[in-house]
Amino acid sequence: MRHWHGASDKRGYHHGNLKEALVEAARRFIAERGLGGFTLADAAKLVGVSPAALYRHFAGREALVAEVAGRGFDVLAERLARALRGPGTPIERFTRMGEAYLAFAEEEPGFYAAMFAPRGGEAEEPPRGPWGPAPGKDAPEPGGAFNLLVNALMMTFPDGFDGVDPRFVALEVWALSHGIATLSAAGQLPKGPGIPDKHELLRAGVLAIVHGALARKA
Amino acid sequence: MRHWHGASDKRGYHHGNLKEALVEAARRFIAERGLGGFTLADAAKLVGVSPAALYRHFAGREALVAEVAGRGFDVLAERLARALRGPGTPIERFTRMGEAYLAFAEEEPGFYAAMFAPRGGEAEEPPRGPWGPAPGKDAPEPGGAFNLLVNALMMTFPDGFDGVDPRFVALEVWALSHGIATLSAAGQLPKGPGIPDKHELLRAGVLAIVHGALARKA
DNA sequence: TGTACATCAGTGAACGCGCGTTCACTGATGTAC
DNA sequence: TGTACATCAGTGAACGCGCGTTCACTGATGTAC
Repeated sequence: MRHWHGASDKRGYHHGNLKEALVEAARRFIAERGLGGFTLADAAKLVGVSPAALYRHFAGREALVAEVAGRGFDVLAERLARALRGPGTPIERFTRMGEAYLAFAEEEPGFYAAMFAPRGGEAEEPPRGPWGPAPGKDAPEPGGAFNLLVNALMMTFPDGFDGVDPRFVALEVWALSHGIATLSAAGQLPKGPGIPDKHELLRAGVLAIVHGALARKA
Repeated sequence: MRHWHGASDKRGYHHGNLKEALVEAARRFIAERGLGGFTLADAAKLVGVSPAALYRHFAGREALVAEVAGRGFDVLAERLARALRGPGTPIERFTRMGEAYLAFAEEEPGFYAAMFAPRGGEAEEPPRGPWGPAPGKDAPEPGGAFNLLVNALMMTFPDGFDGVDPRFVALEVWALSHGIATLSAAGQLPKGPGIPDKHELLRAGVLAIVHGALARKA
């Protein structure tokens, strides 16, 4: 009989859900203090466990952060999929997807920081990304967030983009979304009355990109 | 008589150029190891100075990083200005400005990381940014990189953007540039034959944004 | 149903390390007289 | 021109701390018989 209880049930010698609890704690600390300010000791203390217990589930700090990033990509893909599945015209749903992206970056800074942390310097193995496990390869994962975006674009504009590869358009849209989200997170997006907020910025930008791609025939 | 010698002249008890040398060392280490991997001890050792000497010129680690970021904004503004000043039609010069931005982000990852580091979490005083010293206020600095971009847009498209505020267009362009640069730095831009590189991505995106803003009348 | 046992998740103490920062000091520099 | 002095940039040793990781261990769990 499988022993199972929720994440908040910490009674007893065995935690039972430690891996999940540690990922969750790491996400919260990264959100609060940034990726550099996150420590294993804090995560272990929050969960109510000895620091050494972590090593039953992760090879080390880097592995835990990588796990957080992986979960982040899963959650992002799910949220984008949900936004896309809802009611409305294709363009309404597509717009809502953009909102969902910005909302994810804002509400889940822990995930977002782990997912898009700059690579340390020397070339390590390529990180997991929105494109699936092997970035740059021919066919990205079907469930990946990037493919969701490509599919949404094709659904929203069934006539295509006048010969422009939808993946190219999707990449533009993604880069703009990421740029807006990170500038906002860095506190470097001007705010104030009369100044458009990030959602307006994204909506107008995406429209322009799509429009621009459509107008290529000129 | 003013005592002065170059940065590489470390002979003698007094360094003479220590502040500049420390900023330079910090920039290099941040570029190599990331913002989190940069330590004061390393910077001091590289410069050939006791770790305590640093405190004659900076309040601490944070102040040094802030200085690096500030220098970065200056250098960026200067490079953009140079790209804009060169020969060619306005649109050629504007395009070259985009290239210069991506080149800066790629060649100066130390500056770039310091400049756009995500805010730790709790709201501190607003960081210096491309908009000048007081982001969100009415009139950004004349020399700021953002204003350079706005001016370049107005120069390139003297007829305006059909009522759209040039600053709005500039913000879109900046966000896209930043998104492409950071995705590229994170190793999350797909690469390979047949896949457009970041310069092509930026050029097409900027064209689309400008075109989209122009086509607003529709 | 009861007991012995293998498994392995978690303990807790300890480690070596390197960090940012401090402190009283030293000695080179430029200036006042 | 020479000397005494104030200034202050840099020394070097030390600090307390908290980090990631290790190790031999312990005890709860589920299973074999």
